[in-house]
Amino acid sequence: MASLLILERFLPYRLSVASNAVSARISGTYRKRFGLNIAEWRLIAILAESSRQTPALLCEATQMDKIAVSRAAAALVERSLVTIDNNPFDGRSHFLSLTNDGRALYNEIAPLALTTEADLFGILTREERAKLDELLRRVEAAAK
Amino acid sequence: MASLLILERFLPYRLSVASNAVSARISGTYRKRFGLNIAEWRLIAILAESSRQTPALLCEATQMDKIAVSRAAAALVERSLVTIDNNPFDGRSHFLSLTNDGRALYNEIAPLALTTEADLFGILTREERAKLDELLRRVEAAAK
DNA sequence: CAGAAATAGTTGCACTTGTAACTAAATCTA
DNA sequence: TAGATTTAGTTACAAGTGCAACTATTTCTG
Repeated sequence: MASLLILERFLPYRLSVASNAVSARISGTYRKRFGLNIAEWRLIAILAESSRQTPALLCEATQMDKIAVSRAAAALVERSLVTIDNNPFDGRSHFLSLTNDGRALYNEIAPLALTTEADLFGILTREERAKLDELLRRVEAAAK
Repeated sequence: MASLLILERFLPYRLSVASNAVSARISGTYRKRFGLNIAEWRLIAILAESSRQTPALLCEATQMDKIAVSRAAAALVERSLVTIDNNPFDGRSHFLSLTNDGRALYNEIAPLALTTEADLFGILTREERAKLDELLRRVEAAAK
């Protein structure tokens, strides 16, 4: 019987393979040069955009679950890249912010991240990048 | 300092989030209904297309490393879904093939996989799906 | 306002995954 | 052709990840 399904043309497979290839490149750089994994990097990126976030808001912003956020935050606090302040509105929660060291690290990484993005996606035109972004958002929404 | 890098618009992030959302849906189905993880599923899919492959060829065809292939193959052999024959051309290697049970399982899963793909990607037009496939292949090539 | 239910975040434990070292066989080289 | 090098695949151990259970606090309900 001939297969109806060709792995090579199966979109979930193509998506996974492309994502893994990109992640491998990026996480390699972050880990080697800065000792960060992707979860830690995402937290730093969000806190650089808007500091003083609760873990729950970071879950939302990074699309990671609360365990991943909790562990990444603990590692960053341990390295004094992030500090904890208590949340006067809710004693179960707290606020996380970048320290000066954390911001300095971000200022080092961010340009490198943009360069890497340009390396990987610069082969697409501006319109193609916009289209890819749009298609990925729609697929993501359909998967939830 | 205002951020130059907005995580929300960072393509490696968008790609990873979309891929994770799709993989979560798919792997949930395979595991619950058939007890397969994604690596095992990929091996079955390739062996259904063209049986009698060596592990090295399966690495190439599935884009997985040799450890992942070795472990997935061991699990499938254990469940009698795959058999091993020796390779007369190279004593270090061997051939893997689907058993009748393996093919029967494939025949059950394949239609379901196509249905799931249609659920997730059916929100895109045919042209958009083709464009997504093309863009993903180009990005993947750039990342290697 | 007391007790029940829900929520925020963390931790323990089992399972998965990745890196490095290993075995066995083939190939290269002098 | 003996010895060194490379290659195919597996295994052992460490690190990462996810689920379930847990603590502490808040919110709901009668």
